[in-house]
Parts: sequence; structure tokens; C-alpha cells
Amino acid sequence: MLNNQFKRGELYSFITGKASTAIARRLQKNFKEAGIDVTIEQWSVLYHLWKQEGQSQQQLCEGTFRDKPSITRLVDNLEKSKLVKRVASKNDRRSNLIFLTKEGKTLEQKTMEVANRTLNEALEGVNNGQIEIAKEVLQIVYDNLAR
Amino acid sequence: MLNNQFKRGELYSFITGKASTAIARRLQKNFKEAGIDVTIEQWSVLYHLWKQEGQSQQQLCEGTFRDKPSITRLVDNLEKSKLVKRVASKNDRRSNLIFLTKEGKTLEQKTMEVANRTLNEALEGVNNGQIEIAKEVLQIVYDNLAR
DNA sequence: AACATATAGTTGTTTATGCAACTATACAAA
DNA sequence: TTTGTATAGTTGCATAAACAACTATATGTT
Repeated sequence: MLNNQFKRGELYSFITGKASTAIARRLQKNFKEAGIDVTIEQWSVLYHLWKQEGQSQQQLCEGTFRDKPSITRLVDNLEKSKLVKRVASKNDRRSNLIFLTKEGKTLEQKTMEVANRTLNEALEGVNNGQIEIAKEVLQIVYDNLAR
Repeated sequence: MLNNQFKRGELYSFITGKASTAIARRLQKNFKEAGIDVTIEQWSVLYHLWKQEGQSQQQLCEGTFRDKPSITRLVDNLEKSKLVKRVASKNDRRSNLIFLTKEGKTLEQKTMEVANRTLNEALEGVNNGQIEIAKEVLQIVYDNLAR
């Protein structure tokens, strides 16, 4: 039984994801120190828009693994900060397409630099083979549970 | 440079911790289906109290990797649900010691069963060697960044 | 066309986080 | 004893998540 592999403390740590909390906090701190005024959650939406602009909120839900109300409010706040704008779709009047403002676009390079630096801080002392395996495990966990 | 190990999508996934989000959601869902009415965050506090009752809020902060306001409010809500109670420390009148109620104690077995089951769902198809390495990596990340 | 159903997005409520400011108690040094 | 400082906990505010209920538009069936 897999059960036996998990002593209490380890199980707890695995579930509550202290490592990803730690990464998120450090990234937020590093953004702040670099004078970048976005939350990690807002950044994750921007991240998907940098890959492809003009996605619908529904597409952003799928990409960011968030539900619709969360995306509604993240887009609200990103609009308040003048980083994105909603444009009603012409094909389907139910749907909004989200575009980056000029300011939203310029944020990409600055934040990716900080994100890379943060990840290097996080992974100091971990070798490449270990990283590959960790990514595989996290991917399988995600595939097992998402939807 | 470590930088090169991370293509965009992978970096994003690693940082935003979709896997731990997925585990937390599934665990919450499984609690609900089992008729267990606690949040994952509340559960994480209870988890530490099952290991040792009578910890101060400060100790719970350290154990759960949460800040003081978070613990204040989690304990508030656990008290409302009659799962724990605050007892003023006699040695140090600044500090509260947190004790489990009878109902709080009885929750341990039920929730640990569900948590074990959830972890098995999550880790289906992952072998023990991979799990060990993933845990090591997450531990190193945490050690690199915490505090 | 009319109706049922599915999809896209919004809003309200509860719970939680992060940060700053605050109160109360403890402790250490003058 | 007084004064300064550290520690334990609380409160206020902004942001976000989960869930349910809602509106509006699209689509498929008869």
C-alpha cells in the first residue's frame, strides 16, 4: 500500500504545499522589491496573455486552473491597474477577449527576470535530474486530480 | 545557468503550484463528501494539535507556516466550530494555549483516512523512488526560502 | 419559430492570506 | 523603578478562492 510510504509529517507537508507557498511569497517579495506592483495571481493571468493575447476569460480559467469568478475578479483588478482591457467578442457576444495594454506588455520582461531569479533561489542545491523528476511527479499529480 | 532548464510553461507551473492546488481542492471535496465540515486550512491547524495539544498560537504559526493574523482567525473559526478552545497561559499572560475539544479529537481518525485516500489518488502511477525525490526537492525549496 | 439546454460571464457570501498598525505583557539595562 | 525593547496576539484593509445563484447569449431539437 502506498499509505505506508507516508509518515505523518511528510503527508502533511506534501498536501499543504509549503514549498509552493514559500515560492509564491518569495516571488511576491521580489516583485515588491523590484517596484513591480502586481500580485502573483494577477501575474499568472498576465503570463498566459503574454503567451497569447486576446484569450477569453474561459480560456484563462483553463490555463490558470482557476474558476470563473476568480478570473472575473482578477481581470477586474488588472483592468483597474490599467494592465489589460476587456473587448467584447464579435463572434460571440457572451464572451470577453482580454488584451494587454502597453503597460501590461512592458511588464513581461521585468517580471520574467524576477521570476527566473526567484526560481534559481528556490532550486539552489537541487540538481537537474532531481528537478526533472519533481516536475514529472507534480505533473502526474495534476493529471490525476484536475477535472 | 539553471535558467536554461526552465522553458516558460514549466517555470510557470512550478511556481504557481497547480499540483498542490489540485490536491487541496480534491481533499476539500473528499472531506465534504465524507460529511466533514472543516476547511483544509483549519485541518492543517488541527493536524498540528493532534501531534501535540496545548501549543501556543506562535508555535502554530511556525508549524503551519502561517503568519500571526492567519492563526488568530483560524483559531477564531475553529473555536466557533467548537473544535478547539483557547486557554490563557499561566506562565506568560500574553500567550494562548490551544486545546482540542472532544469533538476536535474525534475528527482525527476520520480526516486522516480521507487524507490518506486523497494522497493515494494523487500519487497513482508514481513510483516510490520518484516520490522520495519529489519530497526531497520540495524540502530543499522550502529550506531555501522559508524565513 | 419555440423551447430546452449549454456556455460565458457576474455577483454575493464565507473563508483565508499578506501587510501594517495596534494592545498587552515580558524582559533587560540604566 | 524607569525606560526601552522584544514578544504574543488582535484588528483593519485589500486581494483572492470556493461555491451557489444569477443574467445574457448561443445552440440544438422539434
